[in-house]
Amino acid sequence: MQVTNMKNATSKPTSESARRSDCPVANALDRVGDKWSLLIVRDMLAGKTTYGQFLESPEGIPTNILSDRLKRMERFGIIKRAAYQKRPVRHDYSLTPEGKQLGIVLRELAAWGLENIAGTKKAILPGSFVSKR
Amino acid sequence: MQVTNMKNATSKPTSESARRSDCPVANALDRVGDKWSLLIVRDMLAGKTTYGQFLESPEGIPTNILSDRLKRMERFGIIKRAAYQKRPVRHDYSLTPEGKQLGIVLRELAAWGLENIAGTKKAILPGSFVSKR
DNA sequence: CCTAGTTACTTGCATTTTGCAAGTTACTGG
DNA sequence: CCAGTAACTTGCAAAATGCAAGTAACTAGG
Repeated sequence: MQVTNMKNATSKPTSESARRSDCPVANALDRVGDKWSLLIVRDMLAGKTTYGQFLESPEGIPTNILSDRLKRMERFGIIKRAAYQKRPVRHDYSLTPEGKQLGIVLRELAAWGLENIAGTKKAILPGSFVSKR
Repeated sequence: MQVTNMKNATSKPTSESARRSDCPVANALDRVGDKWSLLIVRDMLAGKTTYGQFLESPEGIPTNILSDRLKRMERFGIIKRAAYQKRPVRHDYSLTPEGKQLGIVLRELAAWGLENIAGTKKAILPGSFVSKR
């Protein structure tokens, strides 16, 4: 009768459920306004689906943060977690329709960075990801 | 011989100058990937220019964070600070061309929030700000 | 001159988040 | 049984956030 001791580790970033205002920008930032969430979405848009693959990205996300963000984004309906095999049960993550819509934001953010921050290169991703402008 | 004791208060968010990768998204997030920076940019796009006006926004940004973000974004060349009167010298803030380009990102982020987060309303801003989709 | 008011910040903490390193769990393969 | 792997969790120390109160530089009024 395994009780899977699920204490919370880093599970409460941006104080859940306390809406700062009804502004769509503020609310969007309360969901993905941090240094890591959108990088995970970027990786998923680039085709990555597993915990291990996210860890391989050059930015080096800490494991506890990755674990926390995956749970948070799942709660927010941005991503979906599902077992892709049992007998070692393994899960993978995928973007929900809502999550996929963040692609537009990502594309613009990437275009902005590419244009305004010296030394940035699109590489890494499949290529088609960043718009030219 | 006033030495204006300018100790640093909260002046070092996202560890300055340590590039996480050369990805434009990661670099953009190191500049504006937090809960407040883009809200200030939103306010500036909506016409606000002074410290006091930023404080009036419904999200209630803490004064030390506002002060810090204004300095940070100025260092990054996203905004510009200038005296608009002397004898009580007063400054105001405005977006640089780079900062204005964030408008596109903001517009998409707002559109995403409006479409995917229940209870968000465009209001607050001049209106023309959020795209319809 | 003295007092109140205003704008724009700075400072001091207490509380949260981060980030790093080291476990832990559940299996598989040999 | 032992090594190996994927996916996490846990323990902290360090850094960022948020709140309340204090300060600097003036102006306006009495």
